[in-house]
Amino acid sequence: MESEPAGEAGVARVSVLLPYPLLGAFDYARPETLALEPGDIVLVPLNRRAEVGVVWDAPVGLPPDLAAPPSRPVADAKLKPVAALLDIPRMPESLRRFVDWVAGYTLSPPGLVLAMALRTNASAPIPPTTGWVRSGSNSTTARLTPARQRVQQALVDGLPRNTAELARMAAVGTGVVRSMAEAGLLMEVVIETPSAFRRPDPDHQDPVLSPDQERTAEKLRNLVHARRFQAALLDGVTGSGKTETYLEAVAACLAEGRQALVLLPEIALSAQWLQRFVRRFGVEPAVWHSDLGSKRRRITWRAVAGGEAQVVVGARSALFLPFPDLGLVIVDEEHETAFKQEDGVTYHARDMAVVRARLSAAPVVLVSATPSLETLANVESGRYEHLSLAVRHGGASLPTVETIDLRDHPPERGRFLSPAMIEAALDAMRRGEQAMLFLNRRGYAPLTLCRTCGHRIQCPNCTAWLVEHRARRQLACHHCGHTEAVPTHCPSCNAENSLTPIGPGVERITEEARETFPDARILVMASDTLPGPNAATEAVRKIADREVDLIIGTQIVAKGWHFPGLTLVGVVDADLGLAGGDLRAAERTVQLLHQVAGRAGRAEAPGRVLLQTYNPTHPVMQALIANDFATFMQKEAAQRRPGNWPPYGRLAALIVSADTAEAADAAAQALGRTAPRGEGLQVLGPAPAPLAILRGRHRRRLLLRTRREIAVQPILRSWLHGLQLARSVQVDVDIDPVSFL
DNA sequence: AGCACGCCGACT
DNA sequence: GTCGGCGTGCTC
Repeated sequence: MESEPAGEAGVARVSVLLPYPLLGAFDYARPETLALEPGDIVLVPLNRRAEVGVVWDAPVGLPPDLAAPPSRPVADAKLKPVAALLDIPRMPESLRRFVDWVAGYTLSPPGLVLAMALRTNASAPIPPTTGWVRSGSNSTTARLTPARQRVQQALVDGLPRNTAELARMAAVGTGVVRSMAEAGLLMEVVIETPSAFRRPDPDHQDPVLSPDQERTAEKLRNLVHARRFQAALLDGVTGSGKTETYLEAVAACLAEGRQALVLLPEIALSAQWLQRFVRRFGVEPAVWHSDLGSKRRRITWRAVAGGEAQVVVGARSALFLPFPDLGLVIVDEEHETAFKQEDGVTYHARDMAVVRARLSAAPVVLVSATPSLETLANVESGRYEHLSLAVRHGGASLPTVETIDLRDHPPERGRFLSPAMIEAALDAMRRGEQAMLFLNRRGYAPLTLCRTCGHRIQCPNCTAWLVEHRARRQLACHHCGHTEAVPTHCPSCNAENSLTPIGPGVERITEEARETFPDARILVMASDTLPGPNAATEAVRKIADREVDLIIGTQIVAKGWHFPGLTLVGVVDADLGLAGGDLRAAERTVQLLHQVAGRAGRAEAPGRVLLQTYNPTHPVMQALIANDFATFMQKEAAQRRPGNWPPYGRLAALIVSADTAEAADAAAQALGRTAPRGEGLQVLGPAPAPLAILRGRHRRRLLLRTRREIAVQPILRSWLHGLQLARSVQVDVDIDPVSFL
């Protein structure tokens, strides 16, 4: 509703969306001196403060399902004028429509979604980068100490340097630099913003592609050249060169002069991906993730808005960058659950990437060796194109996968590695190759039990056991962050020396490995032992340079790394992900274990994968042994189809949380009583959530399941509308839930 | 999200 | 008699 005159007074109104969880856009008076258009970023008064907002237009083309009910207009007399138009590129229409879409789909206030698109604090000025040069004036009376002379010497080439760098070069403290500046010996100059977003060169390196890859690359290029929306699945076994292939689509996009976005599930661990990009295009792409420094964020955001950043690689939040001309979206490892945002606005970045591409008239390519059932269903129905890479690149063969039946080959008492596993690891290391032990559980032991009274140590805030972290001498809750010292006496019966760790975590496997393989050089990779991307990069370098014989790790080791010397992967507990009544437990376990298995034998040496299990005949183990995911996924589909489970139906979760169990129960039962009824629609619950208490809040869950052609949003909207809830009660809506905790 | 308004406990 | 606790409600 831009600059639309309204009322007898003829006040020109503009609708402005503010990045706060207010309900909708607010109307402001447009001063005659300001010409405003949708997307303009403005300063408006709100509650006697000035706030940044975006001139909004009515949601165009939003399906009625997703549109919020209209709010009544505010009287002319209440309107305040727009204070200023900011000198920032206008927010493109495709992003505005995307914000509307995400808000409608997730049932979030549009302002909350807008906040994700403005999280850069885009309006703040970017402080200039400055550096020191020698002062032009020689007529200073300041003393020239040896330290000061070294500083001058470091600047003899006339290039400006920042304080830290200069101090390091001259081997002086930063205080010397500061005092020299005060004495007039140094002059501060503005350094031009480094050309961080140089144009990637599609011809930097001619890609070396196999015929299979080249055929697929050509199809991808055609998708890009068509300049319209199309979703495609690129599926190929690990090591088939999917990345090299889709980088050709990126090259085509560069040739079209449009921008490309590549989403990775964990951008912090993307060092090897960046290297490949640089090899292909000669420069680094713009990188976007949530813990970018604030200055870097602003520079990147503006470079995207201005079109200088042509390729962005990022985490899910990169979907909300203001691309003026997005021509390609890639979602790598599309099956990863890390793409699901669980707090604040809950959205699935893979699905929203498809929406983003459609609103930008661009193709989207979902990439995986083990595609999600959601994506496979879209291929089957013809909505998505299917491209596949069938062979491993460079002649490497697939690893062989075998199970170790723990009932027949049990580990020694108090141990977790079967003799067969130990022998295989020793074999690999004797040949000078590397071995990996995978266990997706941090810490020493997941449960501490009292042998005297059977007491299990629980988190005081959550329905969860505390996990022992022996190195830190702590028990920790992996859900709320609570920690306490490991007690010496049982908190229940006060028995001494009676507490026993039950079950393994990576720390405990490491302890066992140090005793079992005393000569092996061991490296542990877990999210808490590798703080930050640099540590991960360094760990990967050590592995690549053969400074390590045995790698022990959690999920983090599964992430697309390329370890040429690794030939044995041992999965300590292949059954781990299968417990619990999670809809996708089996699918996720196959995906994770296949990805871990893919780390083995990528160079000349063939790889071997061993799965320790009590369930060797389980379909998950059979699929991994036979390397046959198509059959496995068909069986999964057959199980989900009859009950309208996703992807053959729609699911939304309501999580009721309250300070007390009584309040939670009351609210959940009230929701149950007013639950919608109808053909093709079912409400399950309320039931206590698996994590019945989380961070001290009592939780209940309800599930709404509908046939695929029935949208859940309008049903939820009318269900929740006007529901009277106690103050302490909160109801969170999770559309397409991934986690069932 | 801020930030005020508002009605009940320990201080100068 | 005030300062201040954060519960509730509004912001065009």
